[in-house]
Amino acid sequence: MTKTRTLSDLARHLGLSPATVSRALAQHEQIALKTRERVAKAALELGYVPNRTAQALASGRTGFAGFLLPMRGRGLADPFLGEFVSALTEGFSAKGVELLLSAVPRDGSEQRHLESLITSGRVDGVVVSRIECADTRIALLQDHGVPFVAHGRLEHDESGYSWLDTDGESAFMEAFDLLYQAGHRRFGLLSLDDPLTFRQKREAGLRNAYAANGDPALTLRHVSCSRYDMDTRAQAIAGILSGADRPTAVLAIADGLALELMAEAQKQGLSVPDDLSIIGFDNIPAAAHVTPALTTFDACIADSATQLAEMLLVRIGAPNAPHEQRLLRPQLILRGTHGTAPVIAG
Amino acid sequence: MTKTRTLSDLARHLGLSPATVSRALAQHEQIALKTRERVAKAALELGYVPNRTAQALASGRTGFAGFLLPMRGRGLADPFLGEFVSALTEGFSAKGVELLLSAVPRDGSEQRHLESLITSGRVDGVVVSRIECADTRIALLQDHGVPFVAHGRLEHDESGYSWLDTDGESAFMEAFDLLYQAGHRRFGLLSLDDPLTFRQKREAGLRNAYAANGDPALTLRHVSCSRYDMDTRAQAIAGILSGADRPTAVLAIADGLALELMAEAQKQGLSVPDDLSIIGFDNIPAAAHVTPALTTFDACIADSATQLAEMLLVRIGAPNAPHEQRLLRPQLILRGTHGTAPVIAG
DNA sequence: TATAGAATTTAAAGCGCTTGCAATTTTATT
DNA sequence: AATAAAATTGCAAGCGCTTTAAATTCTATA
Repeated sequence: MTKTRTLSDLARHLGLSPATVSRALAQHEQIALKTRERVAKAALELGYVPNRTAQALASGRTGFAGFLLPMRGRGLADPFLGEFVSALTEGFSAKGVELLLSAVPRDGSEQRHLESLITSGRVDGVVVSRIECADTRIALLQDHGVPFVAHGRLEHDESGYSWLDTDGESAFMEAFDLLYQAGHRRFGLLSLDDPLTFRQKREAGLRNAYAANGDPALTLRHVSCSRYDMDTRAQAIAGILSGADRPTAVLAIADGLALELMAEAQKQGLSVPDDLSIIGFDNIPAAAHVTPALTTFDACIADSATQLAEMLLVRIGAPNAPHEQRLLRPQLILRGTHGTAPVIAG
Repeated sequence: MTKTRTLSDLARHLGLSPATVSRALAQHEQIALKTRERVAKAALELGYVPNRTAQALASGRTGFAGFLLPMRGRGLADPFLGEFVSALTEGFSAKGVELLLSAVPRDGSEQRHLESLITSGRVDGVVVSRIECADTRIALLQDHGVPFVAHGRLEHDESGYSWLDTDGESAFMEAFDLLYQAGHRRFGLLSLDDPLTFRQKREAGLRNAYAANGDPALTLRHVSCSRYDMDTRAQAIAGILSGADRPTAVLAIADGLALELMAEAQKQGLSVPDDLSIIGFDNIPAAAHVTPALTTFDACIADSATQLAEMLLVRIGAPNAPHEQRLLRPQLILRGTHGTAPVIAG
């Protein structure tokens, strides 16, 4: 049980005032270099480590960045959470900032929870993720004047705050074009009734590409389901696959759906990609292990997290710096679930 | 930009002393119930939220639990990190404790990093994971008298600290028995030259079961490789599969290896499980998606994390309480990679 | 050898809260 | 109505550090 030493202990030991020692350890130019060295040496010898809580209280800087973790039922964990949190933590560590994970219950207290996190002075800044089309958290954070960055963006307001997002719109346009070039005309969109903005953006991408193309032979069957309700998912998938005029190419808004669609299609005796092309989004780990492996977009989570950390550090350091918006172009991973359109009557 | 209110503001507003308000908010019995209610109401109205940094400094309790995240190269992320961290965070949240993630560089400064984390007073306790056979961190934490729990245990010392581990020893005994019952006599053990104790425990499990069995026809081919070096892994796998007397059943110390082994075996024209049975450990997500799906042990990470959080909270609340050790029995998930022994000449 | 100016150090006031102990107010008792 | 005992509340001293403004010590110049 080692005794903890305080700054005063160290100061007394050195015959200096606490003020000088504090400054010396912080490498203030005004302290003679010789003194700084002397202090550093003594600190090392005595095993002095500054109390971060006291530093935080005195300086107003906690050295923590907050991240809100929505509590989910067991097993519904985000497959990228580890990678994301890991990259965030590493990104912050360069500047000595650490990541504070706060569990937020899904009981409607999300807003209050966030507010208490920022007003309680636990963190210097926050990264908010899973931004919804009309997310009220953005305004809350703006009102409080807390440095923050958003992973994702509002549907209509893209300025006045810093955000980073993956460009799902371009991605889905790209996917459409790829499939169109491969001869597909009957398209399906398997989506979620999810308030998150990414859904809206991806859908818009396909819609826009579709509209811009103008081929009169084009057909688009759009179905949605709930992320958490297996029944609605099964129903949506059935909807996509029903009828002789079913789509020959389906864009799924998320890999999970794509995988379920593929499983059901195969169960019905359809060949993927010969009868049905599928392109997903996110590149979840399982996508590479199914047969055939899923063609999908890589969401580059780690890269996003690293950049988000960097962006937040900038905001913390310069709260009045202009806001920054970054759109990351997800990479299309060509694997085995896309192909040329089947030759069909009609 | 809402102005933050302090305890004194609230006290002044109420015509009370800060001391009383502080106690009232903490629900001290000595404060009249009527006063407590009055204070609570005013706090709500004024939007007062206590400054946690100040609380921490004054009370000596930060409300944070630390977790050290080893920095890994890109793509080497622990597939269970998200689940683990998520469950930890939730487990702590019941008592208002939050999780602090600290990135530790893999440059030999691990020990120093941990020491600074605990001496800097940032956390009330720590959970250390990936315990090695002779892990020096345990002694360090004991010396400092910091509340902590270990995920995993030392090879030889299992008392004097609180730990939770999965019972890899029993698991591998169980796997051996299952395969022996299925007629297998030529066993393989595909292991890692990893200092983590779990490796040692799992190996011991197989060794013990093997020794206890005593069947003279039994054979055991044991090869090891490095977790991070693809070449040694390929070499180890080649070693397992070489010769006419190659094992008919292999226990892999981790699913990643099991999957690589299976891929190589299939490439060589062997059928899994007809020619070769494979049992892994961990039940990583990919294990369910390969063909055939991998028979493996579920490491029940979320459950471990929940229990670890609970254990640490106990230690923080009662640092002198007796230490607690928990051994979780991993569940064998029977899937498609195990079967009866092939009929072989010899 | 003074002395202005630069270089270095320090005193002291917090940061916003908790808590031991003392002071005050209430209530109960005679 | 006086007083002891119980119930409430408040004073003041920290927790360990940072930081402003002021004091002190040096250095160079005249």
